[in-house]
Amino acid sequence: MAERQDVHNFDIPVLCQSCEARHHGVCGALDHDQLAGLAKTSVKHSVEAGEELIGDAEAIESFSNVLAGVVKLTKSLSDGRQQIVGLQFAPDFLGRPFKHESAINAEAATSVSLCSFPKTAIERMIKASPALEHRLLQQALKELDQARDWMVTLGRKTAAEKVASFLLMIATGIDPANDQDAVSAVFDLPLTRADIADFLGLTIETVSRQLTKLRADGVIRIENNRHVVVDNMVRLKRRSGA
Amino acid sequence: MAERQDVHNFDIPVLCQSCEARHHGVCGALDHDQLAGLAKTSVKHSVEAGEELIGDAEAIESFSNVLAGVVKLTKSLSDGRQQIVGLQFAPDFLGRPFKHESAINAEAATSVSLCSFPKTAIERMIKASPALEHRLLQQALKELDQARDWMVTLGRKTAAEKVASFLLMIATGIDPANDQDAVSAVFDLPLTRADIADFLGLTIETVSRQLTKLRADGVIRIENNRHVVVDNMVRLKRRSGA
DNA sequence: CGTAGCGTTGAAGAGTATCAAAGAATGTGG
DNA sequence: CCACATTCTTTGATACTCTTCAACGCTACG
Repeated sequence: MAERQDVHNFDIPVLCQSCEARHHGVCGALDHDQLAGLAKTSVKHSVEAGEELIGDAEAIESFSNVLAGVVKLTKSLSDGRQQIVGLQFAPDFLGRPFKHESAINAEAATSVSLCSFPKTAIERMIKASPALEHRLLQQALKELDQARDWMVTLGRKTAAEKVASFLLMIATGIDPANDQDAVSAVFDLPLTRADIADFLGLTIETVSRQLTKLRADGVIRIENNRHVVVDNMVRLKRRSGA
Repeated sequence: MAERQDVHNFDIPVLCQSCEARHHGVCGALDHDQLAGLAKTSVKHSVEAGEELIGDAEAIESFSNVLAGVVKLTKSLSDGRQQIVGLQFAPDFLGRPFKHESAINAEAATSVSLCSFPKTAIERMIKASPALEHRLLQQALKELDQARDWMVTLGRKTAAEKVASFLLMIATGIDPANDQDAVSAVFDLPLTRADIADFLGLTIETVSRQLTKLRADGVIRIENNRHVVVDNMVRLKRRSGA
């Protein structure tokens, strides 16, 4: 078993051998030579929750694959009001190609593990590999679909529906095991109440009250503020406004 | 002059010769042969305001370039609440590649002129032309940036700021002549009050009241419900939250 | 003229934000 | 291991924004 793996992997960079991004992320678009080339300039590293990865109006110098943890993408108004405009889970690609300056902030929501490569390396590789550009297009379209779904939530749902929708999103997004049609789900919230509020366009207090209500109604159970148990996903879905 | 044009255009399909999409739209990525191939299967047509172009959960059979007018992309909840999740102006590309079913509705907001081609033609061309895929990626990223900007508006701005932001968006988006830093602007709203409300996540009445307030405060003038004059863009910007 | 669609205005009410305080959870140094 | 400080969360009272419901005005059109 181990031997056969070795045979197949003899020309795959050590860095990449156990990397999820190689299968489901953008790196899956690269052949062995390209992967080797990219691996030479790439670095794996970890950051703590709360650390900023990319600042608004900052020059973009690198791109990353999210290997573990959750990254939140935020935008702010001049007076400090903040909105989370995207959440990235492994193995999402983090970065905005073809722009010099970032229009958003990226911050580690949990402790995060990343594989980063310089902008130049990626852009060179994009030119060389249509397959890579295809992956990037797929990722961009996926994020666009998600953003548009979320616009409906932000614009048209009540606070109660927003919180239920958020729990559903996390339940299905954080662990592919909790798939679309699972009857129950158990997960840890990757965000604080403040982050959830920024994601939903609500205040901390309203989020808290809605969670309390869901708990009081027996739709969810919460332990240690973060750990959530949903026994009956259908009941939660009914509260999400669909 | 006319002769030289002819020389340059002798191999450009008649259909495409005066088309804006050939310069600024996705067709700009195609060489003469590819353009000729695509033009054979493409059709120009016009639709009236209110007509549906693509239905939610409908099979995607064609893609289009918007040549004139405004197309609104909407999503709805099961109880009828609706949210506009995107507006497309010429020469935007309309359609979601790599999906069998549409997740959104597309409807003509004004009378619209389109150039449509069958799904198969585009997908064949994407495979053949990395440059086309590159354009599609650029367009997807542009729409993603817009969607995220709008999420901040939906989630964190007040009704007054939302309406001001909308007017700014239309002023700069509808006519490139009203560019970013113009001092004044004149334009026709491409949307009804109901559409504006669906775009901003508000009710018709609130939109109307906020417009009235902007008018009362001398920030805008409105004629015939649709025609808007902004003498001082800075004043409008100050009310948009930014 | 009468009707239909779109927009405006007013009054009342619901939903969410704001302000304030207290209760958990987490970490720190004694 | 415990007292303490800090941060995060919950809960309550009040204020305000926006929605809802209702009526009316304007314009186009048969």
